[in-house]
Amino acid sequence: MRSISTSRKGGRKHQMVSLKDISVRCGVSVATVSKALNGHKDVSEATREKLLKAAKEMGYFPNSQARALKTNRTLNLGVMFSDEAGSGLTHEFFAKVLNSFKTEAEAAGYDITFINKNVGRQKMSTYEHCKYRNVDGVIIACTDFTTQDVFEVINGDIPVVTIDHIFDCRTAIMSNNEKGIEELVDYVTGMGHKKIAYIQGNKSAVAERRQAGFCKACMNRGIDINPDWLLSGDYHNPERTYDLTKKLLSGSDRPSCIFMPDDYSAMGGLSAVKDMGLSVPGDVSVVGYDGIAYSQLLSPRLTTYLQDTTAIGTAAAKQLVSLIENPQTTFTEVITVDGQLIEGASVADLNQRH
Amino acid sequence: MRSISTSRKGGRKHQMVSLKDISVRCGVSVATVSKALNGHKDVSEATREKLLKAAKEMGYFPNSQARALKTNRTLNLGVMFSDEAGSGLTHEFFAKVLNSFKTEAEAAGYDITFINKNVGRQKMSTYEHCKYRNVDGVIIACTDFTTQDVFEVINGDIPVVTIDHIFDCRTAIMSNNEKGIEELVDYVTGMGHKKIAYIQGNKSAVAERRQAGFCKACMNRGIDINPDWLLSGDYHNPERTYDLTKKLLSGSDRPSCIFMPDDYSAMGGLSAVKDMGLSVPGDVSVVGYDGIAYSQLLSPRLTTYLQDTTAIGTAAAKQLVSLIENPQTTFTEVITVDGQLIEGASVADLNQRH
DNA sequence: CGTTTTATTTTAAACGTTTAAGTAGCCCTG
DNA sequence: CAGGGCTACTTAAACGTTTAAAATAAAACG
Repeated sequence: MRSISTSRKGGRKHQMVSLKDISVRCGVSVATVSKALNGHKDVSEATREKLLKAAKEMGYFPNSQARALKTNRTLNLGVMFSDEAGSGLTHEFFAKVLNSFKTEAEAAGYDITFINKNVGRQKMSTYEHCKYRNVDGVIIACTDFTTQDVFEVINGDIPVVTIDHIFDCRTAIMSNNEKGIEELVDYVTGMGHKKIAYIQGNKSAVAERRQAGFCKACMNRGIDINPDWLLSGDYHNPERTYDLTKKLLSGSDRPSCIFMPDDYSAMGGLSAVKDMGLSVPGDVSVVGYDGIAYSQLLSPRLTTYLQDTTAIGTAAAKQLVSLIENPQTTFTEVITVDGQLIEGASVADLNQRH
Repeated sequence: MRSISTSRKGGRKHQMVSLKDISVRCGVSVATVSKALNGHKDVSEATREKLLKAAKEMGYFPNSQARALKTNRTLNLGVMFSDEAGSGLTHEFFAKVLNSFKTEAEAAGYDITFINKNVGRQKMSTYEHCKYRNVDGVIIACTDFTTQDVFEVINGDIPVVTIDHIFDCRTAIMSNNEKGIEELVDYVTGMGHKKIAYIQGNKSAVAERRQAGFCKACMNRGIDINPDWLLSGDYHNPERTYDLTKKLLSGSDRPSCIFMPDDYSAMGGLSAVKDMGLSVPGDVSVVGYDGIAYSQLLSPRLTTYLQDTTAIGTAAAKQLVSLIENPQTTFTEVITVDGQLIEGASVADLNQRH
């Protein structure tokens, strides 16, 4: 453990007013001030008012470090982003979830800190970092839940909520991926499509659930799944999706509709269609997933499934805070959040064709 | 100040191993352990090794709160997002800047905390919050720099770096907006355009600089600016831009090229062009600003100006850390970061027309 | 008016660090 | 051999809180 530079004590930092300052000015003990400010009952109304007034006048604010040291609570939540593609905050789904998580957490009085793996230039695991910073809880939102780092946190003793992945004994918030895909399949088959291709995202719990939903819905609708049209691609990767789309469309037998891994990737798919001299939805229909803002600014507007990121983030924060503040809260809750199909104009109605 | 619930001391939290534990096990004083682990010179190699080994075996990690309490340094940086449109993290430019800021800050050993306005359910200003959390520095990145909250921080005694806005006596990282617009104007006029319209973004320092660049470049190129074609719109607002674009195109005299406030808004503009039965770039050319990922997935690919978000975020972090660690660092530095024109296919070459 | 109860305040210890100052022990050196 | 200068430690105080326990004052009771 190398030294951190602590030579200049305080340095430019202004001296904050402390409980002691107030106690001196008002002629009471520090303990009384603390209790008055924290609303304990064993302090008279008169002194409480005097102290509150003084605190306000002197611009007092508690020192979070000292408080945390004593109480072992920091009012801080850690955010763990595995960020494998380096997209991190740029990923609209995560950014939106995080945004509403943040809003809800703030309303409950918590701050958000990103948990990284080196602090003060020394390496530590994510879990160690959480311990170091003493976060009261952690939210895990990432694409790859199979890393050592994730396991450590999951097996640790800090309250945890995961997004879109279920661990035994941990609370999870799940976007309803099966239902989303099923609704899309229902919609598309309702429009008369039978030749449906599906480009999956990266291998992950989410991808599995979506595929399961896809197969189930096709089954129910009596649609045969052509194994050649079930491709494994990447999330958030327009280039890859571009290639796969071209591949799908270059065969002699063409699907009439393609499910893209997500809206962002779909843009690659759309380019591929166009580059092959075909049109959407005239020659081939396309559906996305996510319901990101851009998808509705395209022409044709993309038919997609809007994930309720606000509800997901909010639920995550609520659950996490609840785990922290009422330790008896059950650990294993799984909360499913439904989304909503957005009917764009990227799926042709084959029923009207003849 | 209402009470925070501190009833259960520690609660589920695991007890961390402390310097005391190590000192007991190794039969030395706490001070020696501290100094050994912090690399002070007045401890023998033998004991240092013994202590380091013990620390590792026992899974010791320093307690950041205790350390901060003593040293007045938290290794924590505050992020201030004014977030007026509520877009927050969803804003690609900010998300990208923040992402690289985060990466660089982490490399320097700092964590990132979002500064909000209520902690433990009590309201406080952003500045008060910074004091409460004792952040070592703050980065301000927002659209509106004229709020009370911003002023308070700027006038405070915490190291600050601002993004895209200059205050006296504070370090600022500026995306080179004049140059960006000038290059775009040069490019567009080079393609033979003389009838150029400009939809501005929200009133702000950035908008002013861009407009200045626009006017200057037009002047230099001998282009007359038609006041009717200088509209004030909003950043990040496709709907507004849609309306303004329609307005521009419905006059008898049409511009041959339109500068959009930003790429995201541009998508609204593109829709407007299309909805009027016109084509890009056949009937009217369009340029954006920002160089977001989506802009290059459109067809035609958008001609735009890529802001170097990585360099901006990195520079911000570097400067902030430098301000913190070397107090003698000059306060008033302004760092300008150039971007790069991206030639898409949304601007017609009028020179070839005849 | 002594005694118990209740309301209010203070004392003191603790949380886990850092660090100035003090204390040995030891080796030099004039 | 007194004194100075190292080296390798230890002591003790401090950072700003919280809180159990003790102390005091005030009130109530029989």
